[in-house]
Amino acid sequence: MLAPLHDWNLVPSEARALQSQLAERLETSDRLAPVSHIAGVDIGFEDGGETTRAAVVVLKWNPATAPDLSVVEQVVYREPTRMPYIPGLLSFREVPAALGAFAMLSVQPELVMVDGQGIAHPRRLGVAAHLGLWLDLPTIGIAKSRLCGKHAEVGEQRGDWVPLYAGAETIGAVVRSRAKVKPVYVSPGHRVTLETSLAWVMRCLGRTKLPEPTRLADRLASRRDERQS
DNA sequence: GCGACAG
DNA sequence: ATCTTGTCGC
Repeated sequence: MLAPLHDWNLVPSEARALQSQLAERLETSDRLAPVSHIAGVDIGFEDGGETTRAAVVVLKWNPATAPDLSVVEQVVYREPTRMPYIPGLLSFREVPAALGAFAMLSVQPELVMVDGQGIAHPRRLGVAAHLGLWLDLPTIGIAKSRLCGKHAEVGEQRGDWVPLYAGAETIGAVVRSRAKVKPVYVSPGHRVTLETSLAWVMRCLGRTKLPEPTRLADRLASRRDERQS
């Protein structure tokens, strides 16, 4: 791991101030190495919330078979839950565990998809953006619901999307990843543009609502998949 | 002051 | 997020 960016033990007011500072360090243009592996990250909870469980799944990117991607590695990391869920401060609850899981990987991905917002956040530092800074890797946020921003109705065809705005600023996109299903909220985290984020999400989309990396991580983080390997 | 509010 | 059964639909 690289040098620690900051302390995690902060009270809400300090955490919010830090988010604004860190958001200024996000790279908003593309800086990706050739993609051969994509990771999906998600966090779940056990013991009534006392234990935080981070799951990372690494998939081999194969344009010839996409969106069918093979799982190269998957890890689960557990640690005591640090703080409660507070809207806007999700990353302080989840990123530490995610870092623990990444430290267990033997295969390093060039791109990371996270369950949650990228810059589509009140201070432009959602969990995907925050994790990207710590890992110094390109990250994309794929959330199942909206945290902030406004948008028009999105079309009903799979692949339709509309911009997500915060005033005049475009902070993400609302994507109909699957017909007849609630749309997902895609926003860039670190080192990727919205256009590139959308392209990768679309490429990893099967017939399900979530792109493969996030879908598999979601399953591994949840206790639906008590399996570990 | 009154809502909204990722996971 | 998690607690939880059956049920509607491809």
